[in-house]
Amino acid sequence: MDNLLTIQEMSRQTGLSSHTLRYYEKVGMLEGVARNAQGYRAYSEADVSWVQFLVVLRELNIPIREMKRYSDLRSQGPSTVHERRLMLEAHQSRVEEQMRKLSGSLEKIATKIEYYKGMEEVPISVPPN
Amino acid sequence: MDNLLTIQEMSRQTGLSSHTLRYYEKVGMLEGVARNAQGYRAYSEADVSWVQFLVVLRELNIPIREMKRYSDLRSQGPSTVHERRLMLEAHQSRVEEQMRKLSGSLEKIATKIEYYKGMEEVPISVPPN
DNA sequence: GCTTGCATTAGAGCGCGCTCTAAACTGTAA
DNA sequence: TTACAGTTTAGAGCGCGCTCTAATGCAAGC
Repeated sequence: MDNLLTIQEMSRQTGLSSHTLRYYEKVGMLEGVARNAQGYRAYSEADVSWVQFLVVLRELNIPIREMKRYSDLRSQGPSTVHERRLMLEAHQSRVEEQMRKLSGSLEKIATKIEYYKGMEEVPISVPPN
Repeated sequence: MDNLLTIQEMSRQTGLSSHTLRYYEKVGMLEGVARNAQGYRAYSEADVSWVQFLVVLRELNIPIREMKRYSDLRSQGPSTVHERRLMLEAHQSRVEEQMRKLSGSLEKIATKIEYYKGMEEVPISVPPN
């Protein structure tokens, strides 16, 4: 029921280093982590899923201060659910926009690659750059 | 035929600040920029399109040292076209992989948003985090 | 002659997200 | 008993990509 994890086990579960786990706690994104008799951190299953969610936010390039803001709202309980949803939707839009930009840039690169392929076949030509 | 640009005009054409333009030159990604009688930079049309290409690379989150490497190959002439193409293809793959990851993370966020919507309608529930 | 505006340089500074260090402590094994 | 492995903390350090500063110069307009 309460199989608690050491920081190393937590590191394995989340892919974050123990340094980073302590750092996330220090900046306030990870509150109420239990301690064992020796003062070592003892992470719960709830801690695991919360940190895994933080990792998703990080994968979306959401800045730490935004993750911290989200954490603070979460700590304030269910009354902040609406605001949390708005935050997630805002980030969703930003990432979608970012992906559109990436697609556009990828197309330009693809064009260049095709151009280079032509140059490799017929080595005399006028380069675009 | 040779309407050269001041650094400010170049800044407008590329979206990079004049500080950044000088920085790109300093790290070696922008060679052979002409100077006018007063020692001011005078950018050619070729410089413009090259920097615009660098901006595309930057939009793809390609590190400066890689852009520098690409610039060096370009300076060595057409014999490096094949290697340049391989670099671009490698970055292409990386960005595609990155976009797949973003898509996956976006889906998780979308799921969470739907969950929150349900919570906002019926305020008594068990939160996942 | 003086101010204004735009440019030059070398080099310092900054915000981000970690990442690492040093010193101290505890429990376990040899 | 002593070494080892794992943890703790505060705080320093780092790589990245700029971004800014200070001192200087030059050309044009008043």
